[in-house]
Amino acid sequence: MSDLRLRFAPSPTGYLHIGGARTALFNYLLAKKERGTFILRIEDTDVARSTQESVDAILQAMAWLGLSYDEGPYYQSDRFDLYKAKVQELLDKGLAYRCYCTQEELDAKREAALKSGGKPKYDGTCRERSQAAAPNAPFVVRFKSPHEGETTFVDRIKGPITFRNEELDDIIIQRSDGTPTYNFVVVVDDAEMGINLIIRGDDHVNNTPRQIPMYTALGYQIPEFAHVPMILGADKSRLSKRHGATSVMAYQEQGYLPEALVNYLARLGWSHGDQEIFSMEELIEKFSLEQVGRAAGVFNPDKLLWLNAHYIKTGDPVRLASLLTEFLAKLGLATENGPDLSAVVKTLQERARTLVEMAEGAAFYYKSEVEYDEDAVAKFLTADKHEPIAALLRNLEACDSWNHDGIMAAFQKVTEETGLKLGKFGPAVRVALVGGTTSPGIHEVVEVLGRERVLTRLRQALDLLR
RNA sequence: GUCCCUAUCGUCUAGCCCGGCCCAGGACACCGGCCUUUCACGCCGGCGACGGGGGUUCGAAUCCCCCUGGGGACGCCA
Repeated sequence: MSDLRLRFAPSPTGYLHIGGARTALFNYLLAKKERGTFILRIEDTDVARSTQESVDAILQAMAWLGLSYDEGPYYQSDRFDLYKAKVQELLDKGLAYRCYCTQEELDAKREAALKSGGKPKYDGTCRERSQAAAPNAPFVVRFKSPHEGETTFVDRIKGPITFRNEELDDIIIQRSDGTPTYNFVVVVDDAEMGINLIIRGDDHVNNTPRQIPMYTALGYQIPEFAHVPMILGADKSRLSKRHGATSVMAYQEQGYLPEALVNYLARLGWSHGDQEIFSMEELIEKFSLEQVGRAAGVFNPDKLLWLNAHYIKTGDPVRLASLLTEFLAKLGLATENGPDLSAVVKTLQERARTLVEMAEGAAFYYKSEVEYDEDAVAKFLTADKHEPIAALLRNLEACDSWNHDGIMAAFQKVTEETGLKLGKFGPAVRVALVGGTTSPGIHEVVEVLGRERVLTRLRQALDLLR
């Protein structure tokens, strides 16, 4: 166990999205690799927007991805007493002050600043004010940011980053309703929880120079920072719903495997030479901040799909079968009275890219009635196929070893008896058994579909041809 | 607008720190071929990039500067 302490700190105002998942993954991987501690903290100081549903959704998504944490989840809403005390401490030290400016005044100042071409920061009106305008006037508490000199930190991904302190304004650390704000509680909690490396999204780079003085003001040690680049949509704007699914669990519903998403997310912005395929174990072994890229990356659904196809192709059929059941159920199909599902999976692994596609491909095995595709029937299940199908039926009825060799022999016999090669009558058999023109190999279909169902469907096809 | 970050194929990236092995390698996608009873898988091949301009150097994708492009932040959200 090393003393490395990392955290993922989502805000429960929605589901876990792709970007958050990657941040969580990087934290998880480094914690595992360095045998440190991975902490989950729920940042729910915005009581109005935080919901239990979101918390549950985030927890569920992390569990699905396999991102387990060593401590937590801690809830900031449970820690308001601590924050209150810390605000008071700053007030007592003269490092924070009450601000009585109203929302309207602030809006006006912001607008004016923006109009005059400057940064819309707070002008410090109340910084030197000694007392309230009115005895019971509502106030917020602001932190006295340094206004001179510069603040520099060495980002573990981006290198040294320097801000001039005159860019900073006095940010609000406690709202007029008494609740604390993000930039303050994140410092208190990261320090109190002993976090020594903060891996978070790029969008927080600008918050870092505002947070560093607070660590100092509260007598905390400043942690290290590593800001991972954003994930963009195809149009290079920040990834959002209009780019398609951004929720981790939406991918589960679309038939993606968690290892595919994990692999994809890891490779988006991180690399290990030319290697593309990584198991979670391998990621833990090989991950390092040094190999994380510095530029934002575009989310590429095609590559995710390719990875998913890879993991379906190489996955354990029994496991895939158990995952597939749910997707078959969505199609209204039950597997109890049909062929063995893992045998079915084996016939589909190379031709399905998602579990949704696999379920669709497996449907014909489980439908009680063959659903004939009209065009396929018209084209392939023609009267001249009566003879070879009848021959196949006879040979399969007589087949006493229902396995690959036995079935091959039955087909071979049809060719001998009718002089027709497989290419001539195979498509007709496929339509008879499947209903359409695409399916796994015809011999496999016969074997896996099973004797009774095959014979029944062949007889039904013969009836159709009469 | 101001500040911060960033820049290799359409996309993800290797190479950049420690200049020559790079007329730039891999992957996805795309195109062509092979395999094949279907659909796929697989295999082989192709297309395709160092944003621009200045330096430094015998030599720059690699070092420096400027420009441009892209992203982010600027909230009593996180």
